[in-house]
Amino acid sequence: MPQTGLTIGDLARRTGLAVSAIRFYETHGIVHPVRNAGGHRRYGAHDLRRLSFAMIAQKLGLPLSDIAAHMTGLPIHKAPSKTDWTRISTAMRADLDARITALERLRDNLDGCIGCGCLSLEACALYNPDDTRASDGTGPRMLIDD
Amino acid sequence: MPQTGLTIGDLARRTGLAVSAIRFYETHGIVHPVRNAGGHRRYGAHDLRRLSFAMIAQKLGLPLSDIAAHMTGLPIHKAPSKTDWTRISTAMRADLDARITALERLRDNLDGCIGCGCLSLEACALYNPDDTRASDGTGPRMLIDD
DNA sequence: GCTTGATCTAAAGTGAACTTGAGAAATGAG
DNA sequence: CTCATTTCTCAAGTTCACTTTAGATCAAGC
Repeated sequence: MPQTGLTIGDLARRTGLAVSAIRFYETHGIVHPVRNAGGHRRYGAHDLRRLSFAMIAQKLGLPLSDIAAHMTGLPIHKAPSKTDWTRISTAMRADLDARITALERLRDNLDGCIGCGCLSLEACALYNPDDTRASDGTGPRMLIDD
Repeated sequence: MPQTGLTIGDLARRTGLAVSAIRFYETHGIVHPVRNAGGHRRYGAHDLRRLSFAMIAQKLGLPLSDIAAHMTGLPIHKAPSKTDWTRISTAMRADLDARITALERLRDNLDGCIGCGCLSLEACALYNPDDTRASDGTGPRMLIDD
């Protein structure tokens, strides 16, 4: 067997990540390559899956530390079980739903703004809080809190 | 008239931002306070609105530079016109729609994953690309590209 | 075997978005 | 007027997520 597993370059090409980024992710426990005789990293398909997962979770706004935390339950050197994925994707699904809801709420409020022009400061749910509701200490975050 | 306008502390309380953050935003052209006799910043309601706008846009993932760019069309020391808000909120609306669509696509693919367990690598649209479609260089980003 | 290209390590650099710190001056309730 | 609080400036520090650099070693096609 001339070569076992994927090189870091292979992984970079397949994921679209920079080689340096993959090494960086390793320091955060996202991937766990083994080393060949010459000291080069060798990856398996599970690492590809872990990187894909990390990239997606990042797009959702999760910091690397959180992503790594989600991953700590996963087996390191073999493919995760169906139960593993179910647990993680269920959590992710909840996160996605929350984000979608928040964005829709924002959009709907914004739609009202387009109509009202946000000048009267009377009917605009998106910009009103900071003027007419200032006393209760809620700024725009009453709309955008997670 | 003992005091005209809001102090930076008032603004901080109303927006929930740190005083230092508001000063920082000033260097990026998000707010444009005037100075009183003692050199202290004084803000108007329009600054509150601009900060609210900035906070919301940031939650949407826009960098400060983009937000500031959106703002350059707005009048600095008076309330923006209806046309101003319409232009900006229309652009924002498009951005929101795009983000909502991307997240929904992600969620729907993830739903498939919950069922399939992502182990067969055959039917999973979310994790499959990196394995069976590796040759075309598309990693997970085919799903998550903006 | 040689040479080109990939990979190695460790440390330093980058950019975004703020925060912290220090010392001084302004504000405002009593 | 006094004094605690707030604000001022501005340089430096912080965190996150990486990238860049340098010099050395490894892998692989001819």
